[in-house]
Amino acid sequence: MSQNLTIGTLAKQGGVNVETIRYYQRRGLLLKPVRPQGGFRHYSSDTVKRVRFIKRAQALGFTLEEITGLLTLDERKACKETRGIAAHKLELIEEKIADLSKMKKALSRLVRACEMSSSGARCPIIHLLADD
Amino acid sequence: MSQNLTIGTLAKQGGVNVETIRYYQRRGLLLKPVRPQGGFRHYSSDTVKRVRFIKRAQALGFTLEEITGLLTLDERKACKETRGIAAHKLELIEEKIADLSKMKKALSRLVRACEMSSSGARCPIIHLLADD
DNA sequence: CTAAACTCCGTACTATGGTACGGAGTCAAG
DNA sequence: CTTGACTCCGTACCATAGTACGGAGTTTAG
Repeated sequence: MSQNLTIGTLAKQGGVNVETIRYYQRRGLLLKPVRPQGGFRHYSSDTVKRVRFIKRAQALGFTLEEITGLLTLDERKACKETRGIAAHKLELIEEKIADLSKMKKALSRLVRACEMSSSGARCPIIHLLADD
Repeated sequence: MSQNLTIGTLAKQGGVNVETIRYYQRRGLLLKPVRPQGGFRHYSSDTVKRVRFIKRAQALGFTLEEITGLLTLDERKACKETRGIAAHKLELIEEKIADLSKMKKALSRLVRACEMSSSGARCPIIHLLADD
C-alpha cells in the first residue's frame, strides 16, 4: 500500500472532517504515521478503509469504544482470542436487534392504532404512551 | 387532581432523579408549579404521568426535543402529525435493524470461518472485516 | 518566487442528557 | 424546638462524539 495521502485527502475519501481524523488519532482508533522531518504525515488507502469501517460500525449503533474493540480484532494475531471477541460482539448485536425489535413493535402498534382511530377521537399515540 | 407531591416524591414515582425533574423543567418539558411564599413546590399525579410519558417515549428512541414536540401538540389537531413523527421513527428503527442484521450475518460468518481455519493460517477475520 | 491552500498542534467550544455540589431555607418527627 | 431530611437555586461537571480556532510551518500552482 502506498503512503501517499495527506490528512485532507484521507478525510475526504473517508467521508469525514480532518478534525475527526485527528480525534480518532487521539482516541487511538487510528495511528499517527511518522511525521517526516517537519513535513506532512502520509496515509495509506488502508486508513481510508479503516475510517469507513468506523463510520459503518457507528451507523450500526456501535460506540467508538466498541469500535476500538472491533478494530483490535484486526491487530491481534491470536485467532482464538479474536474469535472470542468477535463472538462477544455478535451477542451485543443480537441484543441490540432485540431491543430495536421491541421498540419497533411498540411503535408500530401505536401507529396502527392511530391510523384506525376516528377523526374525532383522541390521539391514541399520546394516550397509549400516557397511561401504563 | 390534587397537588400534593413534592419534587422528591414526583421523582420517585416517575422513576427519575430529582435533578432530572429540574432538568426537564429547564428544558421546558415540565412546568414549574408556583412556589408558595418561601415553601416547596407541589406537583400533581398528572406530572408523574408526564414524566413517565417522557421516559417511555425516550425508550422508543425519541430525543427530548422530539418529545417536547409531542408534548406541545394540540391533541385534537395533532394526531396526524404525531403519527407522522412516529412513523418516521419506525422507518429509522427498521433501517437500523436491517443494518444490524447485515452486520450480524457478516460477523457470524467471520466467527465460523475463524473456527474452521487451520491453526497455522492467518486469521480470516482481517480480510472478512476489511470488505463489509 | 509568491501566495493560496493545506497541515500541525494545542486548546476550547458545541450538543445531548443528564449528575453533582454547596449553601441556603423549610418541613416534620420526636 | 431541635435535628435531620428534604427543597431551592445557580453553577459546575460528566461522557460521547465531535467542531472550531488561531498561530505557526509546509507544499504546490501559477
